[in-house]
Formats: sequence, structure tokens, C-alpha cells
Amino acid sequence: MLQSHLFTKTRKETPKDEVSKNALLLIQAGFIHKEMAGVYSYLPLGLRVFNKICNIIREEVEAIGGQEVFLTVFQDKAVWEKTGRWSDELVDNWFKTESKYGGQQYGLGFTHEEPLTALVKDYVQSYRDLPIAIYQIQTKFRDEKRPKSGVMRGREFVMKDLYSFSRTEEEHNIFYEKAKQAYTNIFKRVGLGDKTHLTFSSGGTFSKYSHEFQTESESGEDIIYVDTKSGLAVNKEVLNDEVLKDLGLSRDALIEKKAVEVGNIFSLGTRFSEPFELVYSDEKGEKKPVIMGSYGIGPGRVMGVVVETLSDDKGIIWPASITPFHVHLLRLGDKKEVVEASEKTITLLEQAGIEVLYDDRDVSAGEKFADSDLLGIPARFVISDRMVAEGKIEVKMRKDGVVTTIDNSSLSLEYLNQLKDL
RNA sequence: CGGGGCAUGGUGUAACGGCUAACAUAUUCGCUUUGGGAGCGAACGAUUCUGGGUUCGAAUCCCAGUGCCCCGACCA
Repeated sequence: MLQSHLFTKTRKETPKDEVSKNALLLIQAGFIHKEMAGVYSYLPLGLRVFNKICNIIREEVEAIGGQEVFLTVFQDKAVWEKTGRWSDELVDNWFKTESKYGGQQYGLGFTHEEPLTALVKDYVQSYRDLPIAIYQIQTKFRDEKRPKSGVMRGREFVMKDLYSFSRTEEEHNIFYEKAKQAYTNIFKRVGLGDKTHLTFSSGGTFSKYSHEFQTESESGEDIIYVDTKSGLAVNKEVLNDEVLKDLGLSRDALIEKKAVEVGNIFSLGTRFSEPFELVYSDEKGEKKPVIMGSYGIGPGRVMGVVVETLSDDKGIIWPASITPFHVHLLRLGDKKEVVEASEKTITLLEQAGIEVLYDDRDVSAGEKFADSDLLGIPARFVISDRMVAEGKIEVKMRKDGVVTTIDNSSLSLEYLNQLKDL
């Protein structure tokens, strides 16, 4: 990709109407664009990161049997009245709208338990139809009283929401554990593994606990207590002696941390299957309620947390798994030999399946370096007069700043492949 | 939703109630330059958030609205 053609631009100054690190950097580097408070558009760079996060989620969710669907944003009032959740008293963050012709009311989905349960009822009647796990990656709308922290808490945001439908408690628990593992894998793969803790939180009506995935961050709104030994954590909301005893944790070993909730898994029991009469016939022809669970991750929030957690004072630092490009190749000067060497290297890289952002712009070296640091692509290649004369390429790693020079002719496939997996 | 703050070219800022609203950056053109946001010259770019009011005169003072940020409350 030619940087001169890339639809976006870095800014020298940070926007004045943002304070949070994630929004400051993502806007300054040209990944996102602010539309309104709590509402952000994705530009090409941001979308590439976003899509990579979504694809990692897809891989892990499908590995445990999830099947992707795409439900509607518009919500049917009648469906939500079945659980009572159409009510503005019960749900305070609905956005609702109506047709200016018939006056028909629509809700803009803030979650999708109701419509999906209603939908599944049309397709599940027998024990043979179960278990199933259905997920989507979909825009949600929540009328937050106060959007804040950049992309971390918006009025419009995308969420991966997965719902499981099981025949029995035991079957549900098996899936629940798989989901827990899948989530652990996801956060590890996007580069948040070290700082993300499986956290016990309140469970609601149908189970004692739910589990949150909380990433340590000063920008977080939650307080968690991390057990230094196991890495498990307890949300402050549920921390008491009984809980500690339950979990076999000692108060002395806990460390208080601020954290961001990046994922959450929840046993729903029959909370939704009952009002919708979602039942199946078992082997004996007896009707039984379906046991449900729900599992959410916000890919945009994940992107924000990665920026919060991994950036430095020069800019963003992307993990290779979700970087918009694997390599940022800076061409210094426009001498014929330099251009040729650059293009040759790009061909080689792209043949190895490496995504390259090629800074072909006619701007000063300093500006290219500064932009490169800001954008945060993990490996920076520099091809200049000096390098070409020596038959070399300079490689600098964004993460630790380590600079090496490699022989132009020795770009082995092995070497290149590791750039995709740093 | 309660409290506080802010609103000026695309972006970031300046301007005692008083000249043609200034500077930087970005953008465009020319020349020079190419290893850490380069230099010189020129050009483009604003209904000072909106609506009222005070005043001979308002970016500036007052009122209302809107938007944005922060603190708090809230957060399946």
C-alpha cells in the first residue's frame, strides 16, 4: 500500500476535545475520526486493525462451534415486551425511533438476547437441534448518560455477542468452560494476555458468578483484586469473605488494580428461554427449557485498550497480530537506485505474504520517522542512499527500538515469516 | 441526570470593549533540501458555535440555547 494514496493523515497536534490516550493517539495517527461524543468512524488504518481483531475473535469462537449470523439493528417492540425489557424504566439506555408514516416504534438494539431467542425458537424443537452457539459482530446502541474515555465507552459501538443454547446445565457448563478458554486465547492473541485477568463478578439470577475479562489499565472504570499467584481476579463489587472462601483466595495475596472490562461471559439459565417458550423435546418426547449463556467482546474497545496499554510517548505500538501492516517501509530520498531497491524489497515482502505500508511520500526523513513511530507498525524498514550503497536495509523494531541492518540479498522466508508473528 | 470548564481558518493557539481578527501548523505553487516533524519566497484559507441583549462600537460583557471535555451518579 502506498502511503501517498492512503486515505488518512497524521496530525502534528492532538485534538483538544479528547483527553483519553486511546482517542488522542488513534485520532492523531489517523485511525479513527470523531463524529460526536461517543461516536467514532473507522478510517482505513483503524478498520484494518478492527478487522484483524474481529477475525481473531471469529477464529476462536468458531473453534468452539460458534456460527456467525447477522441480526438486525432495528428491534421489534413486541419481542422485547415478552421479557419486559422494552420498558424505559427497566432499561435506561434504549435508543428508540419511530416511522414517520405509520408511527411504528423501533428500538435500536443494545443487546440481542430477545430477538435471537425468538429467532432460535423457529429452528429448534428437538434435542437433535441442540446444542448450538450463535454469534454476530454487530453495532449496538446505548444511550450512555456520559460517553467517555474515547472509544472505550461510546453510544454506538460494535460488539461480538455469542449466545449458547444447551439441553442441560451440564452441557451448558461444558460450553461455558470452552468459551472461557476461547476468550483467554483471544486476549492473548491480541496482545493483552499478560494484563488481562479472568475476573469473578456478580452472576445474577441463574448463577453465583459471571466472569469478566478485565485488562489492567489506569483508564479503567472497574476496580479488581488480582491474586498474584493464579492471575485470577475478583471484581470489587462482589469482594467479600464468603467469595474469597468460595474461590480459595486469601485477602493478603490480592492486589488492587484499575481495569477495563474487555469481555464478559454469563450464564443465563432459562431467563430468556422461559418467556419465549424456547423448549425442546428430549428423547422421551418431554418438553424441556433450553439453557442459555451469553458472551460478549467489544472489538473497538479491545483496540482502545491495546493503545492505552501498549503505546509510548512517541505513539502507538501494535502487536503483530492486529497491526494494520506488518512492515512500514520508509524510502528516504527519491534517487533511482533507492526507488528500485524499495520496490524490489516490497515485491519480496509481499510474495512472502507480508503487508507493507510503503512511505513513498516526498517529505523529509524526520517527518517519516515521526509518522512511523506514531502509526506503530511493529517493523520499520529504511531504505536510503546510504543503505543502498552498502546493499543493506535497516530494520528497527517499534517495540524495543532495536536497530539491525540486514543484507539486501538475505531476506530469507524464515526471517520474513517471523515479522508476521512477533 | 447533578456539578465544573471550554467553544476563534482544516488542526493547535493569540488578541484591554476600539485599526483590515494575529501566529504556528496543514494545504497549493516555485526554488533549495533528504537519517529525527528541514530552509527561503509566494498563495489559499474565518459569518470568532447559534439566537437575543448591553454599547457609539462586542471574538471580548450579559441572557438563552447547542456542542464538547472533566468530576460524580449510572452502566444487560
